[in-house]
Amino acid sequence: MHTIKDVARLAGVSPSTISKYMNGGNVREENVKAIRDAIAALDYRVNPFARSLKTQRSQSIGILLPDISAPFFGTVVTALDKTLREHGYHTLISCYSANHALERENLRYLLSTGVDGLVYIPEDLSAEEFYELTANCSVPTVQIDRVIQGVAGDAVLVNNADAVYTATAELIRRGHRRIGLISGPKFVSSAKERQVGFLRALSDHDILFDEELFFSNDHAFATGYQGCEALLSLENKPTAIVSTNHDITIGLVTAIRDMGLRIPEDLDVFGFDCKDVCTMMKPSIPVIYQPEQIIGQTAANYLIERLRGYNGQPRMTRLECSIVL
Amino acid sequence: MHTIKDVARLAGVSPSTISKYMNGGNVREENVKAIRDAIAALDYRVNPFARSLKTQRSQSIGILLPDISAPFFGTVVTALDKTLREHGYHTLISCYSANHALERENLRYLLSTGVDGLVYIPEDLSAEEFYELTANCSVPTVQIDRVIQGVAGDAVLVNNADAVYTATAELIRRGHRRIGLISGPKFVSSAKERQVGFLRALSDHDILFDEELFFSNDHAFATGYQGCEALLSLENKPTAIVSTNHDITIGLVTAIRDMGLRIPEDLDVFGFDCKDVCTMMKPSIPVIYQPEQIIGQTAANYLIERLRGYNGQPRMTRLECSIVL
DNA sequence: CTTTTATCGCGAAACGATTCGCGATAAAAC
DNA sequence: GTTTTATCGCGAATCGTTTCGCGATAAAAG
Repeated sequence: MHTIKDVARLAGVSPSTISKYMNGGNVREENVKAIRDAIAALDYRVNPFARSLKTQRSQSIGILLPDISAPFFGTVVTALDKTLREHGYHTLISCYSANHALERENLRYLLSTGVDGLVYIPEDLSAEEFYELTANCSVPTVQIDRVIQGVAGDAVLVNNADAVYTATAELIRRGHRRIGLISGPKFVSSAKERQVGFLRALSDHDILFDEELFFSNDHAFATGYQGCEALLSLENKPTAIVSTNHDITIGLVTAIRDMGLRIPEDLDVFGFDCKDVCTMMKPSIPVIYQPEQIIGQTAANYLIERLRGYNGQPRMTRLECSIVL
Repeated sequence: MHTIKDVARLAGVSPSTISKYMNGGNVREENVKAIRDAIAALDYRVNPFARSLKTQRSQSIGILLPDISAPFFGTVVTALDKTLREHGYHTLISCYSANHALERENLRYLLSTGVDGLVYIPEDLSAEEFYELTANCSVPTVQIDRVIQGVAGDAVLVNNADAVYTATAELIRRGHRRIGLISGPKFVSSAKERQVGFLRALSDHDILFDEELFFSNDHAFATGYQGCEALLSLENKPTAIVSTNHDITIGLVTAIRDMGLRIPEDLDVFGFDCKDVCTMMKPSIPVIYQPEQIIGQTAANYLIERLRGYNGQPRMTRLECSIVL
């Protein structure tokens, strides 16, 4: 491997001139040619470590999220990656597998690698912990999908409450009065908002909320499956169920099929996040669909503006979900 | 931000002692205490750039793949990330969106960031190009899911041919004689192998292969959808279709449903990669399922051994897929 | 032809860790 | 009490860039 000095020697100029050339500075035409030749001859590439040591920048963005294998996150990350890359940043992804200890550890680790910015999908971290961990790093952060209560920073969210409100209202319009909800963890802000939309729809239509019809656990397949079993073993069963994420929806539908029930005749369902699968069904299952790409793009743009020096108030976007009937 | 010198001054020892302490060397008990206190007092963290400059290691592994939003890749990457992290490495993910120019560019970029190793799911790169790009980096590489013809290196693959053979044979057992195949790009090694298994099953059962029944395009939903339309618009339609990846399967099933046909009465189907969705269907769709987690773990372990200095012949694992009926 | 102005190259000093060999100290052996 | 042995700390050099101010050269202005 060759260094900038080797190139300088071969090109007959000083190392600083090479550096200037590499970073887009003004260099005399004849030198440009000599430098270009020397670089090609030696197959020189800048040493990223040395550069970062001097500049204290890594041109990389950390993405901390629960689980990259969830299609929703996968698509968001793809969009993030694409947009960031277009601006010369690359992404460093860290999954904490919805494990709360790992969430802290990976955050610490990500920050310790010297990322220039952070995109964060939090699950179980308090504002104090967040500030403690990010103290003396001053890494601009954008929260996505959910937020930590009390953290002031840019955020890109969706209008969860309205989306679930619309879904629930649609089920009510179809004549349902006993509607179940299967939801993610209560301490996750997006899950909470989805619950709020559900409750508001019920009360707006003068339906009394029955605590029994609310099933909450983690964001997994099993939650959908077991939630379905639990709700249908009630004395006073629901006639429809609203799901609030991808895996829960798949689990829910699987349970229904395993019980030999038909959708929507025996039990009506509203899906979430799995548009392709829901529209594949016959008859198709109505579904709430988040603008995954736009979420990623918006977050990336927020971050890029901060990295360019924008220093205004925290901004928050709430994007609308679409409902596919 | 504080440096190692600040800590040294405060603890009353030399910077080299601090370095020793940080890296697990032997340090006298009384100094350990002083150093620990000093680090805590200053909230000192090592500067990753300076460390990497000196050691020429980044403790990070690049993952280059077509698309992180595909559930198969998502799960593989999750397993990779987990295993690598347990060994002190973190992952740097780069998607090239099945775009061939981007594949080269991102490979170049990933290498330029100084990753210590590479996990690569290639699509359209020749061995010459690969060697040219990786020359003078000497980055250990593990290929996953597919390989570039002519690249000698560790690889973790599945037994694609046998899996599709078994699936096709099962359809033949069910009485089908005209069976279609919808496949990814012909130049991708895994797609090729799947095709080989398909053809072998046909010939082993004395069924003449009809070129018309073979539809190949990219690995997308639309390929499954359009492939289905194309095959079913043939004069001599197939009575069953084998799919060869997740999105193609979803597209295929969607097309079938949109045409108002029933599975398996009107058209039998064999799915790929989407176990949850296929088993959710009623009646369930048989499906080929790859050991995603094990793929990730195996690849990570290969890489870790190389990074520890193992320098033997390239190794290749072929894992068996399971068939869920 | 001289003066002003702009352009660029140069050298040296960072950036913040790790490494290496030497020397000092303390414990163990005799 | 002296020698041997092991343990650890120290200082200086090094990794390969970028940056900054000064000086040199060339072009433009008078």
